[in-house]
Amino acid sequence: MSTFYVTTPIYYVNDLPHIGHIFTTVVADTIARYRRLAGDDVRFLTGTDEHGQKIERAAAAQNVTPIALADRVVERYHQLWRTLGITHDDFIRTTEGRHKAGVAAIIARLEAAGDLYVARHEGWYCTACETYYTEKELVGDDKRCPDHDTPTEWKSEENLFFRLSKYAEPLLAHYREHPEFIQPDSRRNEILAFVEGGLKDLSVSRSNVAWGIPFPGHPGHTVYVWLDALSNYVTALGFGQADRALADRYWDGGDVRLHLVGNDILRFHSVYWPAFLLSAGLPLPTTVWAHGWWLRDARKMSKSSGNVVRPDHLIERFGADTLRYFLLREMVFGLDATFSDEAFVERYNADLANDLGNTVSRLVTLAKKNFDGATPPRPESPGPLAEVAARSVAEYRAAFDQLAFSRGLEALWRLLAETNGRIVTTEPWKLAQDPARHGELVQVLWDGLEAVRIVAAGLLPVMPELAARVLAAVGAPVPTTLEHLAWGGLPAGAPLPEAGSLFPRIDKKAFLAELAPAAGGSVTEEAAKPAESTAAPEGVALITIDKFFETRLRVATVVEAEAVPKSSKLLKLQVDLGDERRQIVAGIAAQYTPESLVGTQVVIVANLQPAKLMGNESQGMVLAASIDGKPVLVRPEAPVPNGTQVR
RNA sequence: CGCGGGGUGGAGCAGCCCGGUAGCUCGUUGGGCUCAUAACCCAAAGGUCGCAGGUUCAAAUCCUGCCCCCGCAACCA
Repeated sequence: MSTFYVTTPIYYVNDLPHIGHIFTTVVADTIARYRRLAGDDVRFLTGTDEHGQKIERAAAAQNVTPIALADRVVERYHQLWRTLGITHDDFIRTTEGRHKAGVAAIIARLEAAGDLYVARHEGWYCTACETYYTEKELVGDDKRCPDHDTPTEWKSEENLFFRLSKYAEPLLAHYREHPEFIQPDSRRNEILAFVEGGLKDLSVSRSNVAWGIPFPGHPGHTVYVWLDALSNYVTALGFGQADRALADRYWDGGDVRLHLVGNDILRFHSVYWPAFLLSAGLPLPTTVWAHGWWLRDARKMSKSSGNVVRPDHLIERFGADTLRYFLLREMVFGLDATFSDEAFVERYNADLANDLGNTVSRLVTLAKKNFDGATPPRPESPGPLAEVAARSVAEYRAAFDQLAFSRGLEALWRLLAETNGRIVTTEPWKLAQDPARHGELVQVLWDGLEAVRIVAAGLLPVMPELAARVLAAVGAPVPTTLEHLAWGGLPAGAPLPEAGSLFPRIDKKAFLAELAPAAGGSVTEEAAKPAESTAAPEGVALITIDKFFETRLRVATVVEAEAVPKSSKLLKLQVDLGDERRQIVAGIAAQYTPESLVGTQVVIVANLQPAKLMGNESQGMVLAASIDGKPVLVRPEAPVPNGTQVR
């Protein structure tokens, strides 16, 4: 028996779970269930990442301790995984003692390998990202963080460094020897190019982050969050602890060690993590599998862009299994996919209601009517569907072995289509009226039910609950191994229960209308951001008229306009203020061409501190209304002399 | 030369790694069936597979160049 270790990333507890977390976890669960049916000795791990300054601050802002905050979010994850039927064997939290002990043990190994050293680390530091930036990465004269747009601080600290540079060559060698190490290939190439460019040593301690694992032997330092977090994959197995039976079984001596990750954290998993493992003298994962993004309106779904799908209502209304099916069917291996309520309904109606549900329904009705409420007797020989089924199952297995779920599901659906075709061509409702053709009737119905049984068995890893209900509906037991995908498993004369409608059709219009009031359906525009709502958007403070007049607004005519090279948003304008000329750089290139602006009047802020944008000095700012980030220029309603004040 | 993804019938997408009749879902049209969840089955219309070269007996698929779209990053003062 092979061992099969599959992990999700551990999720950072500053965010509530959304579709991205759900997807990765559902995929992992489907793999785990599938491998168990295939007879593997499976271990499935998920968990949470709980250290770091972000958590510390979020907790402070809410006036709770970091661990209390983490506890709260962790509870949400537990609930959600329960709802979704996730069958993880373990859930690790980086704040647990076993994890901390494991991390210490790993650090001891790195130390013993001579891969840690102390050095001074200086630079512009953003506390929000816990990262140093180079001068040229920073924004504006006050050196703000490119991510957060908040000021960075000059920091100089003694840090521990890991000799990552030493591992560039060994890593490259490993990538080349094991093409399957990073999947899919497009991602592999990306990492290959990155490492070929050389690796710099990595700072692995922080002296200003209290909420973390104390760095052994270096008081005042805590372990860098990624070294902390990545280690979970082995600490959860008992590495560095008294009982390391699991680690021996699934890691050191394991056959498959699969990490599922999103593209955004692939580098950590395919470069840093294996480097740590090499240094520690531990085996590397066999595969790091990076899946694509769920997009909404062609934008990556993330908290910061504020369009997060939290499909709670879909789960409530249609159950977890339906969502699981949708996620696995809709996304193609390694590529991005789009999430929409409309696609969800269409997929559900077409695949589950029309194809699967309806097929079950028609077969069961026919069988009940003609065989005393039970499955037909077993025909003497397999009918034509048997061969189709064998082909479908082979494709399904090949696809699932490669984690190509959408392809595997398609293969099952081909069998369903074929089954429906058989029903129409053989017309069992007519056969039933002719006692002489009873044998044919037996064949058609038994074959049809058997085909459905096989489809349902194949669906077990994807929709455990609903697949089991389909199996019950056709009078079949729930299979315990993939062997049961072979033709012939349907019991003869088994009573058929009153199943009802397993997959009632959704009225699309009504459904979408029902969602509409919920502002954007499954998209939560501003997802619950516990700590970060700093400024109260309600009630903008009133200012005095004097205060307003501190802003000098004046009308100017654009005399020259040109695009800023290499910039997609910026236009460089020369404007005439009557008494002077100014250069203004404006972020309106997406909406306005330079030609359309020359000779027209705009309103500018005349007493704004100059700034340089992409190397161009801007001496003012053009006023524009902003809708969805798209500017619409504010202009005088009739021509006025240049320099006229606006008030 | 910042990084990456994509351009395939009306819409959304597979296929591309491992060249050889271009497939799926939805939609449209016509027909069939009435066992079934207004479902199911058959047929038809609809594609220069972004463009141009190249390799090959053969290219959606491999190579080269170009165009366009989209994320991320850099800029929206």
